[in-house]
Amino acid sequence: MEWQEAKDKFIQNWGALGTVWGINRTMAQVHALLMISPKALSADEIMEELQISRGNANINIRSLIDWGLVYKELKPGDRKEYFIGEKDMWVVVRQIIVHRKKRELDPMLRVLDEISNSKIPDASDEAIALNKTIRDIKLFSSKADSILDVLVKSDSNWFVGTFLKMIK
Amino acid sequence: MEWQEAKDKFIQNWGALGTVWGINRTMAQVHALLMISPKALSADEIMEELQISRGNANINIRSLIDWGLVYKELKPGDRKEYFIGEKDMWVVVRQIIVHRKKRELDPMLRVLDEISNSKIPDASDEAIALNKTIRDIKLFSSKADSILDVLVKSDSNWFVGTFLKMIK
DNA sequence: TGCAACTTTCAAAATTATTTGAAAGTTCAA
DNA sequence: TTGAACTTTCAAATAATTTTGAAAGTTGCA
Repeated sequence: MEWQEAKDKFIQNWGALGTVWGINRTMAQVHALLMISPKALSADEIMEELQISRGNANINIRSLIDWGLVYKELKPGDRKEYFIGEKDMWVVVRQIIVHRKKRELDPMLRVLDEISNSKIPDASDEAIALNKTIRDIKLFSSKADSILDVLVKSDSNWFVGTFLKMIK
Repeated sequence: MEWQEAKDKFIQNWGALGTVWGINRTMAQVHALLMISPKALSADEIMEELQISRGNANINIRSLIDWGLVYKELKPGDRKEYFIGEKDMWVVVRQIIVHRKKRELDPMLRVLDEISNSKIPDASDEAIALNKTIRDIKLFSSKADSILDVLVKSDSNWFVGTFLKMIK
């Protein structure tokens, strides 16, 4: 396989993976490109490489910075901005977890709290089932939450090492 | 809050959560409805409750059965099929993990294997960086994979109990 | 200040994903 | 067998998301 072919394949597939993860294709592709690029790239280089418009590049680069997966790099004597991708897989995954938790899990928990604070009376089988489901989800989520917190705060070696030892 | 309002809110929000999880809104809503329904519902009841078409209901019920989140229930002397939702949160989450892993992680790993088996020579900085990234992702994934396997095979109490003790 | 080099914005266009509903397919009791 | 009761399929319609590109905004140097 040619280097260029391998690179394209990697970028394409990372893009597809992004799609099912609720991250849009271009954002995932920009991320893939920067992850495998040893040097910082300018917006123009990214546009050229991925064949996307300036607006599209801009918006997705910005999201990636927001997610903590890409950093700006300024070169002295150059007004262009350059972008460098986070290379440490553990940090990448951790950032994705933090960001998605905030965006997805937290709003659901807020709704559950709102419902359960309003104390729907156990007046029918249906109401009992709803109340129970809500209790179960909250219980489960709070546990998942603690686990994610530890995960996020721990460093890669500690986590994987301890975990793998534990399950042996 | 009225029972009906709480129910709608729950279903709506579970649907929104589904969207960001790469599960379509209707599928997540059907799942929510069945999760909080103490009795099995027919396709017609689901259509009526969620205001969706027969085709849409059918396709999403089938996906849910496929994902192991909903079961068929046949009532003697009735030709209609009824559907009952998995109620155990741990099983729900476990099934989602298994299914998504198969659908998302595995294809990516196949591509990485394909690329790394073709042995791109370390002929340039770029090629070196790509090779390293691929190695890192594979390493990370194989660890994540073991962890997910344990998670999936373990039962809820064991996992959460042991984990929480460990991190104290 | 003025201007060139760059970045950001956003409405319209394009693309992608979902939903509908009617027709085809299946099943089973009589 | 037949036909009523039900389920499945799928092409077209609709809805949601993403992308474009041109115009507006910003920045810093001469």
